[in-house]
Amino acid sequence: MTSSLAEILRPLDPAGALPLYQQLQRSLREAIENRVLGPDDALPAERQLAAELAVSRITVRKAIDGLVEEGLLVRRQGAGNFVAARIEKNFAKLTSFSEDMRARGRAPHSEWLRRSEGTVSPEEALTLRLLETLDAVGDSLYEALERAGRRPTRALQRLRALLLNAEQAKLLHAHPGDAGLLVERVGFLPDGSAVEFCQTFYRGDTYDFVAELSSSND
Amino acid sequence: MTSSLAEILRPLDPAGALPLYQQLQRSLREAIENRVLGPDDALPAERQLAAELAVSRITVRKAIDGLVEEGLLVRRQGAGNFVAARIEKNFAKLTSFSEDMRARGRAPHSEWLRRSEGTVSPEEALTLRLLETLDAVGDSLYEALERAGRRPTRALQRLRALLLNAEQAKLLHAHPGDAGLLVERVGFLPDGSAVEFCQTFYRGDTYDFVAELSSSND
DNA sequence: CAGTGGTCTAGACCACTGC
DNA sequence: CAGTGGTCTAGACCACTGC
Repeated sequence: MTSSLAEILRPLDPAGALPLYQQLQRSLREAIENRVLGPDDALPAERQLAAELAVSRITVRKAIDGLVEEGLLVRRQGAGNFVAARIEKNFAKLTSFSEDMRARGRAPHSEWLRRSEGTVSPEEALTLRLLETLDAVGDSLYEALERAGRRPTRALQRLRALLLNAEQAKLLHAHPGDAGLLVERVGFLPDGSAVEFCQTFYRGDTYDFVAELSSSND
Repeated sequence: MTSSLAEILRPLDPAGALPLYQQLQRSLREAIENRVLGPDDALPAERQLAAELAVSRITVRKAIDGLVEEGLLVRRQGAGNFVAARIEKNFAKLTSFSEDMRARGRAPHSEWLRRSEGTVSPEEALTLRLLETLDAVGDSLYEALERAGRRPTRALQRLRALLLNAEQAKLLHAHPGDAGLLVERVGFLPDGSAVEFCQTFYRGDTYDFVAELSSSND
């Protein structure tokens, strides 16, 4: 081994505000996001990392557990822990509208109906860390978020049926009163902060939602 | 305390095929699903559960962690661990309609509109191994399938918006032309054979679908 | 205040990988 | 085979809840 990862990571503070495992989780996350650790790179062994950082192995494991949960690391028993390869390619479930359309062989485009910036409440300012400016958004919101390093990795989605009103019908080239779907989504960054709130209207006659379900949760 | 939960749970086997924490996780999951533990019920304290089951507290915590992840339990620091009160309809989880309604505190019932047995094609006969007789079905199809050991463990689900027609509106106490949802589902046994084909109509104004999406697919 | 979950340690043995 | 992650123990102290 040439250099020690533990020397690169920010030192852990046992008296800090955050628990040790969360401090370590953040340090490792930053190392991955800043490409100090590249895709498929192996982490030092858990026992070695624990010794160098002067914490217990369980604390190291808990930090790694969190990063596995976030999708940044993968465990391989007997072999080691590795930085997840091709993180962007893993967005099979959480895809942007543009990607979704292109996957169906359609050419998506977007029309700005209204674009505004506004002040947010202090609480929103704490949790929402959006783009520097809305001008950054071209045809794809997700591509703009990607460029800013702010692409959501987790989302909560809600879906309901409605009748299209006149404005919605016109935009979708349908008729008022036609069947429609509304999908609302809040997207989160790996650190849990919300970065996207999205309302999408679909024509009921052209859009199906398909899900593969499982009753085993392990 | 009157009776001990530990006496009700299936005993843990240190030499079993599954790790202790997974055995305990399954026992607790079954206790919740069988309503041995009801919504908002408190679990015994972690230390007490560990002592009664003769395992370490960390093993208990790991089992509870898994059930929190599944959404069946919630932790409240300083207070205890509790059975989750409200289970939202999750588009990515496989539940029966009756279970779904009961989880919302409603009393489901079913009305037979038409019940028929018919001959199936040889291909269908090969893949569909349904109940011996349709008379076995009372109020809940899934309970009948459960008794027959034929409960689906995997399903493919499709959802789309529509306008309720006169018959559907009447059955749902709605009006023709109201917004509705149609969910079509094919259920499979663990061996891959199809055992259920189901079309469910929902009123658009009373039913939301919620999904938690993730960018990591492991 | 007693009781609870949240974090953390220093061990131990097992199952698996890759040579 | 040595090295790795996976599981498990028996402690300890802290922060929080609810009275």
